Amino acid sequence: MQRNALHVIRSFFMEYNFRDIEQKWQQYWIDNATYKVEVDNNRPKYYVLDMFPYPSGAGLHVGHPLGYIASDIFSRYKRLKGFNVLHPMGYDSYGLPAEQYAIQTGQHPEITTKQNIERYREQMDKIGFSYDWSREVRTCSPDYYKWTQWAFQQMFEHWYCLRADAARPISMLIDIFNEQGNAKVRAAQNETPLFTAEEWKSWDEKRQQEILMNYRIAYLADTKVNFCPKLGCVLANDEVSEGLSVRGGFPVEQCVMRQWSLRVSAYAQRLLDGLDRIDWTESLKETQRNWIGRSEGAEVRFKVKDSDFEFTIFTTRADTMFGVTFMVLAPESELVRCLTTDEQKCAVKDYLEQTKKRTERERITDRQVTGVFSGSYAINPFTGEAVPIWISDYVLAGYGTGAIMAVPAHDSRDYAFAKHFNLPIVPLIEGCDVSKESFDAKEGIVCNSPRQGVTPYCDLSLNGLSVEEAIAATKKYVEAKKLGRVKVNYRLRDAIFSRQRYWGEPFPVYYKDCMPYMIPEECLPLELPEISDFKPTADGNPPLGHAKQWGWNEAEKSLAATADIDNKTIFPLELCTMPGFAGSSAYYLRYMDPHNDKELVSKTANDYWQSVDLYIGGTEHATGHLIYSRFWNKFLFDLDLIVQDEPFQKLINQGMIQGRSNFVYRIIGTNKYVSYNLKNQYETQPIHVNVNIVNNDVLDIEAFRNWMPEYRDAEFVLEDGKYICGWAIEKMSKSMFNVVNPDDIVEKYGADTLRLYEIFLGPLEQSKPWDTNGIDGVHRFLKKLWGLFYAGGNLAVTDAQPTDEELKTLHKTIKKVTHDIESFSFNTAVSAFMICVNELAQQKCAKRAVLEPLLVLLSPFAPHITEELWHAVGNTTSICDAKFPVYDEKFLVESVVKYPISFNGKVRFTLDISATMNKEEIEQTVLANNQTLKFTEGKTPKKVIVVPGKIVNIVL
RNA sequence: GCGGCAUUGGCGUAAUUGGUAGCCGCGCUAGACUUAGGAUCUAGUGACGAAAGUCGUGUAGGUUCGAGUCCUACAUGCCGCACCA
Repeated sequence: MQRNALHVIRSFFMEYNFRDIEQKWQQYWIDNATYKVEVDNNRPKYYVLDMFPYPSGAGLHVGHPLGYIASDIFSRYKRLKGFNVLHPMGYDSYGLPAEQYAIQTGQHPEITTKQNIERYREQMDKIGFSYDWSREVRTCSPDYYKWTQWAFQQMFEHWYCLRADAARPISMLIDIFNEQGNAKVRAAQNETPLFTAEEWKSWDEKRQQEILMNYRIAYLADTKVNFCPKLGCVLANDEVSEGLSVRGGFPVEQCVMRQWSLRVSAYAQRLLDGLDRIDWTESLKETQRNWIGRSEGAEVRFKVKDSDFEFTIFTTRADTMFGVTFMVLAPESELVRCLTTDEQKCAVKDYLEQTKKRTERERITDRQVTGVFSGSYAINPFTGEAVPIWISDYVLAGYGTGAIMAVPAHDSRDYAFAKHFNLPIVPLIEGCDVSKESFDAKEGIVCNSPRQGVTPYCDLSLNGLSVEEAIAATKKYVEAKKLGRVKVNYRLRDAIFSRQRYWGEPFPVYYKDCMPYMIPEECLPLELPEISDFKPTADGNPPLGHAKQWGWNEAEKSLAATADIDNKTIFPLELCTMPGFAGSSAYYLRYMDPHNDKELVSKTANDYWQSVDLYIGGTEHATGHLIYSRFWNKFLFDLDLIVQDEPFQKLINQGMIQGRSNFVYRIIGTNKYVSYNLKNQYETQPIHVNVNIVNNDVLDIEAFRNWMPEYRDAEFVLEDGKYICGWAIEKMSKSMFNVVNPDDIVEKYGADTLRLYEIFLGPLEQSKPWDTNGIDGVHRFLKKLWGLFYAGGNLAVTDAQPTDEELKTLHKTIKKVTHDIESFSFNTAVSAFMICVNELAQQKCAKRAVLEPLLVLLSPFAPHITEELWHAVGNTTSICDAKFPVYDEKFLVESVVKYPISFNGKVRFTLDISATMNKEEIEQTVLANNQTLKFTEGKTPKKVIVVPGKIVNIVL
């Protein structure tokens, strides 16, 4: 009772009451539209973007907001520096989890998605972000996905011209075909036979459409895909890892299906080159380079012995032409059919069936050497020798030409194969030993090329050259003699764009005579229809097969009943939907102009905002989203729709926040629990305990008993009257009972404390564990700051002139914090604030001239408390519109420097020396000093090193 | 296997970029105020040592007047790619 009364009186006398303060200013910011931004040509722009979240059912845990807090600090900082800051947020709200949930519960994904978004919003709002919510986008909303569909149609209507190195309209391609056929067209394309203008003109609509399909950037083709039966769905390469789906971890099979794909591979070189012009971490760029997988090499044609047939292989080791002892085809290669002889037909058939049964996962994990001889031989164009052509699954159909020349001496995979099937091995590097393993390194001097004593078959000798020289010489020879060509290969494949799923963007496509046609642009968006059953249809079609209104009336340009599809006036619509990455590929452009119903983004808005200056998000999108959106952006750039060809200038990956789990130790077979330091005296088993009922590793025993029924009668073996828990750093997850909810932290300590603590934990980019135990430190800091303003319950700020000491404290903080924000070292900035407030408290400084700039400096980090104090000292406009203070060097200069004096590198004492002294004066002062004489012991120093302002080292 | 990053007190981390290692915070110890303390304040807190001092930034070398920082090798951990010819 007494305590309550005291509390009331105290808060009346202005204690730091974060709950009231934070609520009050959050409302003020809404009421005053503080965070609304518009194009303003009088101010420089700055665009700060967070990777928008997929709103999952679990809500945010304390790890999620880290990146948002960092971007918010930087946004607020830039605004105080005079920039017009675009800082939007939205939701990546199409995707698998909501649909899986729908299948399990019958709950429509739209409903769960809406609920999850509301929950996310509620949680984010409590943290005090400076988002302009009027610009919110949701990928599942029709006025947004209209532009996803529109972009897809543009990709359908364009092809990739290798001469222009850019996307060009299909209409242009048709003109070329009409005039000269396709012989001179250089395009990123699927395999297409040559044809003349006459042939082209003679073909009917369908045949022409089929040809054009080979050139389109969004194209429909039979593709070898990753199919996940458990998800009932095809997945892109980045959605599969080691033969398992990234989401769910279900097995993935390879099969051929007719699918939409995006010709991302056409952009491979530009995606690679672009990396050199953007400010991303080296590791992320490296990941992208790996994923793009550029390799320079040569394609060489091999004739088949006793046949007119020939085929092409790709190699990066052209220097090893003279060591080829066999050839290998991928089992899926078309060549297998052509090159298998009658005698080998059965054996080959058996082998193909056997490999087909093996899943990709088996092929990866269990690398046994398998293969079969095709019966044919190939003629090495450099030696004239005939070498056997084998078939093996260690060669991939999708890379290069699906066929290789095997050089067992210098390739470990070929080596394993040769050993297994007892094929010859010819070493080509002087002095290399290939009796036990192959010599794969690209170094050494080439020999045996050609072998001594053998009559040369061609006029090329590589003997005596280095590997590097030999590769170059061979490439030159291949080109000159027209044996093949120099070729660059990329690992990056086209992105499969169809998903046999409901909860995604519908394709704005209908089918006439089995060929796809785009529904007219003015009819977009094609809205996702309602369905009641989210599973595939009985005949194996995607869930959209259940839709009642899923036909297209071509003449009336309108939706029609599925039942009325007659393939004359009413045609079937595409049943697949787009994948998750579709909606996230251009959302950063839409934020620039989110309500425009005429264009994805207006020229005016795009000219002003350009591209994202700072992008913050997790590293898990390194090969998916960050490749696709760069591709998407470059495509739109080719069409002259946007002005920048790289979407994200600077990118920072925030580190993962791990969980800190707590354990209790149960004596095996009992309901008795032993405190941490006594556990070794018993046979115990560690059990995860909810971290929210543990404080500083001390278990709240009552809460533990109430946590779960099985612990109601738990007994304890205590130490010093307490139960101490063990701990471990693990992923933050429900099952480990280590999830900490930001709402709880905000409730207990306030949003400003949460914000400060999240970034105080350590460097932004580093993974680090969340440990609520440390949070008191930053909370205390805010209370101390509050205490500078209020003494004895009254506002104590004066207009007195600050002392030099106080100004020094302020200005060194301004200097450090400014530098730290610019270099995204927020944790050290918080530390600088703490030092500053500690010093000001020591100095009993309550002077406006010091405290006001400090508030502005701190406001990006702790916007609520600073806004409150800002108004308390008499300001009437938001602190968001203040000016960021600039430090003045004159307050920082020292008249005396404390020099560490070291002998042979070991510091022995310090000496105060005037800052104006030069090297010689310092040296003399130090050498004359009594303490120095003690350490020199009468010896004459060999050398004295004086670094002005830093250190003195005396070498004896 | 290839590539990238990291390794500092009991814990999270800091170090002006080659110049006094351990700032700031947690935790811990002692004390003050208090009926009380999971409040507040004060002092201490890398290891060994009574002290002087010695040792100390994953390990072993090297460069330097001087190395947590640069170089070489190794170990451990994390991440990416991986039968890509």
